[in-house]
Amino acid sequence: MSISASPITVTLPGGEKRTVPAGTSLRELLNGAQAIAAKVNGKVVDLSRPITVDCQIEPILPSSPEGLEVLRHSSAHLMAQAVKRLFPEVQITIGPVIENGFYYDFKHERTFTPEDLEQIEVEMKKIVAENLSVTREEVSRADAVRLFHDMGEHYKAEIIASIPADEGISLYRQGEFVDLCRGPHVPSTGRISAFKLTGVAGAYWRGDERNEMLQRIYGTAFASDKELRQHLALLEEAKRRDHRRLGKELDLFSFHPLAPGSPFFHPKGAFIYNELIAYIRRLYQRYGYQEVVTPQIFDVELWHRSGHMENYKENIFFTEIEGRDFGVKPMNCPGHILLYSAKKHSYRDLPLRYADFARLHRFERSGVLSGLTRVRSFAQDDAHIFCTPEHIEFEVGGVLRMVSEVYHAFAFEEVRFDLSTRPPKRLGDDATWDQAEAALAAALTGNGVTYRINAGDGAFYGPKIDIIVFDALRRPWQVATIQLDFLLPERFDLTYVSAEGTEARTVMIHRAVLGSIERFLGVLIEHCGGNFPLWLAPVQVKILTVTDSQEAYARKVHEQFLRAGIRSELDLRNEKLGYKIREAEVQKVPYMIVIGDKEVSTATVSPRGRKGEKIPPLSVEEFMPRLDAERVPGGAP
RNA sequence: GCUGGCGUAGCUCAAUGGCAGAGCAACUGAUUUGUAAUCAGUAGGUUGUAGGUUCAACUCCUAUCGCCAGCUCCA
Repeated sequence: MSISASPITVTLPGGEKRTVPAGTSLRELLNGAQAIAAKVNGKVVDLSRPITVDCQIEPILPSSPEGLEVLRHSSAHLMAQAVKRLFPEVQITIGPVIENGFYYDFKHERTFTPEDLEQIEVEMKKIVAENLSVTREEVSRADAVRLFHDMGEHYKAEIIASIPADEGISLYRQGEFVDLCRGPHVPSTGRISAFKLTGVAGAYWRGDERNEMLQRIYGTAFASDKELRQHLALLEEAKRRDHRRLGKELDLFSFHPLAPGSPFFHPKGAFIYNELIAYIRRLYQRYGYQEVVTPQIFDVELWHRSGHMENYKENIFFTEIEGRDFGVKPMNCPGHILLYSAKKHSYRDLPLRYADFARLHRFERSGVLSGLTRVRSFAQDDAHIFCTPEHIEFEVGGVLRMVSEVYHAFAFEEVRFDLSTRPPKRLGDDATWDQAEAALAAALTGNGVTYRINAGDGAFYGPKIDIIVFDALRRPWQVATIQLDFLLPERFDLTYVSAEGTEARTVMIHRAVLGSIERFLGVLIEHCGGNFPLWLAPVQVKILTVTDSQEAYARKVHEQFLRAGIRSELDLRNEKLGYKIREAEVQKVPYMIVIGDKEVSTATVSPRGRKGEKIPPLSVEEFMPRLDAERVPGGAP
């Protein structure tokens, strides 16, 4: 179709069709709208883009997901322009949009300071006030390289060289600033207003640690100041809920420099830790698991046979004794395999579901350790299902049902399923992987689960289903996992005797529901902000007396709670009630039980919830049903 | 592991080359108190560790350990 002035038909957002001359710009067609870009036949483009063929168009508003992306991408350019104005010697590299914001990497001799960031923000505001129009131009590869080379932007020239030959090269200009970019962008810098630079960090050129280190500045941008403020408030809330901070404040766990990445659980933290395990144990009975206890340290021979020496060596702690090399287990699977091989199995025995809460150790590079979410020493609610190929779909379905029960009990509203496929570094042949991936996909579909494909992210021995939960602040966490494995059974020659009396290859399913207990606890702390549901709260009720004279009665009530299985604590100290309440409040105790002369004389208690709710005086017997309803997993909040 | 920042009392933080301090917590005493902090006093330190510079180091330098933000890795 030629680009003449022949009329073309444009379908507007309302469905209205208009006939306009070819070459009409989107800006004219979407006049008056607050659009910062537009979608033409589903593709996001600049407003200045002329229309040359019949199409359907719709405006992109700054607050839409696509609009935010454009806005943030343009903010990255805005920041780069400000940086170039303030530090002309800096070279620009790349500046993409990321979740919740953007960044731009610069080559700079020194690091940027917080004061630099403030200055850059001020300069950005100036450029916004200048309202420079942002224009796109397409250039030849040679011209682009020459342009950036002449400007001394060698990284940009290098990027052009890596763009596929069949792809056009476009530049975006705003005032004196020009950047290589695919776009699209806002029509002018004045359209960006709500932004904030949030941090600075080192980053490798092209993300490769062998390359030189660049300076990365992070920022975020929103359609309005209000949304920006809300986002910053969310970050503040996340800081308040940080499990490392709450872990210290609530006396749950700590770390010591002599055992980096290895948490010490204090009595209250250990209580919750053990309660999580106890909960899973109770479910195991119903879901048909058998718990086993297996060794911690194995001759490296085992890790050679399992393939861990080939694929996981850099994460294993090794030790040598009597001239023999041992590896501390980073996973339970090889141990469970030895256990399975201890006797001959019939198809009638299967499926066998071996559960193990053993401590695992994985060496993690010092720079990656973080609170409870990335540790070197941890336990999982791990289990391995040994079954026949026919069992796979049912077994995976069973795990999916358990996952859904557990996450419901912890009030995680949203759960996502990812099917992670073969990674580059793996054992086994492609045919086996094809089979395993297809089996997992069938199990998901067969159980009515919708999922996404996460290509290349499987374990080295098999594909897996990763289960991602979203916490109260809508942050994603990978917790549960289901991994299908045809390879370790092969390597260890795991068999069962089939109904036909022949030896058949066993199938293994690796699965964890909470995943690492440490990590899960960290996530849970942040999810509930330290306000544990009653069944997990280390102290469920705290009895607060108004004066000494209620001591005897308070002790009696305390006994009553203890006998009913309620975790009760007494605060008989000679302090004002307000002081005791504040302390219990700070410790996030679910119920404070106030006892004064009134309560003694009427044989009642006055409970107070940790959110401040007052419950009128009632007897312990009358209060108990409320506690009972709440102290079961998934019970009333 | 890499880049940068940080490391002072149990916790949160002061002290920029010249006497290591505050609030909270702890302990002692007074106060007998009604829904988020009563008052007074006492004690608490090899300033992460090891070296160095200096008349003098929390402060400057080197190394090292740990933590934090990222990167890379991992899941």
